[in-house]
Amino acid sequence: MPMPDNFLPASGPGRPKDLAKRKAILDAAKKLFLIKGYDGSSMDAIASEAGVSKLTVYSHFSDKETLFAAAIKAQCTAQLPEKLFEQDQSAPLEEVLLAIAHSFYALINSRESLALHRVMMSMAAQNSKLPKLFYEAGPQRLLSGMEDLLRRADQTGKLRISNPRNAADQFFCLIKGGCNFRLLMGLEHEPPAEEVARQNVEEAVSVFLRAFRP
Amino acid sequence: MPMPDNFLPASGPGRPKDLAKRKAILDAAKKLFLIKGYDGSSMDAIASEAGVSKLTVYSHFSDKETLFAAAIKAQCTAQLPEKLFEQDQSAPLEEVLLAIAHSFYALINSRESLALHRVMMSMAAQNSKLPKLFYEAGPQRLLSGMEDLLRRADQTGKLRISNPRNAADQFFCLIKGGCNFRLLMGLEHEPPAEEVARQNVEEAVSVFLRAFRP
DNA sequence: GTCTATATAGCGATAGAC
DNA sequence: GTCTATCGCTATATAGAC
Repeated sequence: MPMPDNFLPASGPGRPKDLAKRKAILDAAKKLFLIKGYDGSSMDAIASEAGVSKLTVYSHFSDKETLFAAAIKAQCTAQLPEKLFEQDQSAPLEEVLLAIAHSFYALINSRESLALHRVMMSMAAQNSKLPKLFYEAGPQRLLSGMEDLLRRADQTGKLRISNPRNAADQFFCLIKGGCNFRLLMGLEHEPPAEEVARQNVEEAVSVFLRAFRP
Repeated sequence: MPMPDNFLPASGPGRPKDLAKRKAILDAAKKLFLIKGYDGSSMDAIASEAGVSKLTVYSHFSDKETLFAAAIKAQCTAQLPEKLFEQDQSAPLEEVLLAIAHSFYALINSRESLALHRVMMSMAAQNSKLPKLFYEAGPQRLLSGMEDLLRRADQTGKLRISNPRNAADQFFCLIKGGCNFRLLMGLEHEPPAEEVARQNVEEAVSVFLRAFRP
């Protein structure tokens, strides 16, 4: 019982093409929205960048806002570091904090993260729904993870921390440093070199430990 | 020898009207650009908000970019705190740092500052000329002022600071905290209440002092 | 010098051919 | 399911009346 009708529809409409184009559209949208912003990216430009027609874009995403939300969501999940708080148990505390700090520093100072933060902030002035989702999916999770880690460190006597939530906040702020702010402002065009990154992270962790060690 | 021609030109063209309208246009531009962003603010809306016609706007500012630059510059100078590092000599160090921290905290978490930072960051993705000017006129000055203060504190033995520039950076980052980030992201719609502001600032200064006191 | 009215261009979103 | 061509709208910037 053969089914010749479903074998390789040579050029006609089918599902496989669909997914490939959808991915191309999403990639183009991510790229343009992050670089040029929401208003600066036209549907024509996105379609052109994706190599499809504008109506193909509209067949996959009902309107510009929907496409923007999908692109941002895809970018967020692509950036999300799932396993940042996993090497906790055995290693000494300073090494754990340094490892987390290095990962966090590299993450937030990457081109993609800087662009994402800029777009989210510019959007927050008018509609903070997406920025809220972004914050809860990203920064807030890191904050909670660090809070738990610091609470355990306090309970085991490795640190003396009365307010773990605020301490976690202060930890990440110290790692961010003025460097991240200058990058967001476009003062430098490339993420910091390996050497200066290492020094910034080590100094920040050192400050944190001096403030919270018993 | 009277000069009747120059006495109160009743309704005709003259300079006084000029300046009042120019100020109205600049105020309207500042307001709209900060709230709705560059692309979100039309020349029509600015003219309407200022109570003048669009061509009057163009007679004062050659194009939209020029008006934007002028509005941002006016807003920057309006926000600049000139006397943040003046009460240094006599008071004890902790009080000086607390006073500076409170001023800085109130400044960066104000509606105007948040809006200005958002606009500057969104602009930095494409053209970082204005953000650079803003950074050098604002944040960089504060950083240098704090650097000097910390260097003096180190020389007089009140603090032990090997790298005053980085320490100044860390001081401001601690004061900023995650609170400023959440406000920029639109997670909260009002600047922090007096009580939580006071607690955040005091905790941050405390962390800084524990890390850098001899 | 200021206003009403308009030229020109680019945007988001859609209709109809294949 | 995809494309070319187009509608309707709004933006920046300008021309002509007063």
